[in-house]
Amino acid sequence: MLTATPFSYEVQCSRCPLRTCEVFQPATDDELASISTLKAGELRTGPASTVLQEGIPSDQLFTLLEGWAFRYKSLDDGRRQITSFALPGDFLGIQGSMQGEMDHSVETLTPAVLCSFPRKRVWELFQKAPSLAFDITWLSARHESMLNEHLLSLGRRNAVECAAYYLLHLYLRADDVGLVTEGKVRFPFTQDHLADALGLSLVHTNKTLKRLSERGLVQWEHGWCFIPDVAALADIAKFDLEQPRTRPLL
Amino acid sequence: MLTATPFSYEVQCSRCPLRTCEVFQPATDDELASISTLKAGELRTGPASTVLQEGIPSDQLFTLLEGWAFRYKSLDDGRRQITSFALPGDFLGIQGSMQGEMDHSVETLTPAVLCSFPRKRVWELFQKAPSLAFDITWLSARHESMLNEHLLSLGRRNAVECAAYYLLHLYLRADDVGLVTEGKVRFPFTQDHLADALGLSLVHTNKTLKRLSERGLVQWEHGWCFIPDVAALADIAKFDLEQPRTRPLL
DNA sequence: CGCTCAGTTGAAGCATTTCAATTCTTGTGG
DNA sequence: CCACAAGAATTGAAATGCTTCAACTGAGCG
Repeated sequence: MLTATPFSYEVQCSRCPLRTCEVFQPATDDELASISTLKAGELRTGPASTVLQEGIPSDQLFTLLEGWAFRYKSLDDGRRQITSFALPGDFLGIQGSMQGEMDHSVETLTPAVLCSFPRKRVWELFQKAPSLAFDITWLSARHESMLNEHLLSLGRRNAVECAAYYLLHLYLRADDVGLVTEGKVRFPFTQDHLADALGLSLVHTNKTLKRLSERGLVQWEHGWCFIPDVAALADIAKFDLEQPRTRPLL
Repeated sequence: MLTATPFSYEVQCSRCPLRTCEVFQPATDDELASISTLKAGELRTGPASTVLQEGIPSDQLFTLLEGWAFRYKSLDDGRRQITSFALPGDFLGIQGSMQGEMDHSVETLTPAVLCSFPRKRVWELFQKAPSLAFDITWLSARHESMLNEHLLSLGRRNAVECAAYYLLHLYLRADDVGLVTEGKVRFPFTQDHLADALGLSLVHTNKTLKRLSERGLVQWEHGWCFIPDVAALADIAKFDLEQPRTRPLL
């Protein structure tokens, strides 16, 4: 059941506040014009809203403008795996728009604002705006890299390494889009969500987080997360900090 | 170190023997002409050859024409995670061609034949052959779906479910490209490879496979794998057999 | 025949899960 | 401002699944 409710009005993509983040590559006027043409509207949702659902063909693609969301798959008996978190600037629903139906669901963690594109116009985009088509493929490739790294975590890192990796990953991504202030982020997920992302039980996730904070690698205060020494955490996590971070925004 | 050695000669993509497999969508004459133009040559390798390497920018993209390969990532201490196996028709190296350098390595399991495209012409393809650009993006999306499912396996399936899932996954993909004869496939990997794909130890992988064959779900004879009751295995694995299987071939 | 690599096995140890309470937070109504 | 409810976090203990260690067996090959 889709719990999101649509809300649309005129928007100018060229004035999209997200574009002021320096992680996003500047777009040409032509590209901005194409993006504006394709944009169908905006969607504003509350927290815990299902934006896209596994098994359902989606008519829409989204760019998340504001808020947090997560992608997940479930087994019949209720076991859930969160495959990735989505932050502002992330593209949602490409997989479903290519293959006909979604292979995973997407749910918001916070109130969110999404920019929507009709699925039917994706082909038009490939014909008329090759640079944007390229950007979409680029974003897919980046997402694939994140999934590969996540797979390495679940398969070969132990609980401490895995949690260290994932927290740092989210911290850096949050920083990219300006969500880190004075070294602190407000992570909007519960330990339950984190457990489902790490492939661990809730209890063990809790104990693992405790170990990280006892070692002084991660500090928590009133729901804010602070990482005093990024390099030290990266070391434990076997995290490669040298990855390029700039990317296109659609 | 790249251990593959190049071998090139004229080829006509329209006569590519792989195209006779019905899983591959027919290409138009225009598309075939574009593919032929982009094709730089063929690469023939032995088994255990490194085709692409993590951290290295790749000048080439490949379509695997013959043989098996696998994609993997490693940690410094030698732990390895196989993220996927590649079968004939699979595209290799898109991620690296988009992001500049490979985030994973690719190694062959058998002697292999690969068709190569220069990375520099990918942009040309997006401009001149939008339908092929779309196909590339489509294949990326399909690959993303496989990674999502794999993530669900590593995070939330137990060893038996995970192995059942993965064997069935490989069996069906092999069947798609004509590698299954009388219900049997020759899997070219060792239990070591399988362990690294499932995120399990070698010993536990062995015991898990034994359990599956004791239950009669999978039969092994002289390196050939036979699945007597696909539906029964799918049931254990929580595998959705209703997925569409046809796809483009570049 | 003997080497090597892959597969197999049992036993001990450890990591992670499960179960079952508690405690802490936050928001709400009195 | 306090009391209370509901969700989230925390904790200890017992049970389980998986890993590690250390042999041993079997198949293919020169």
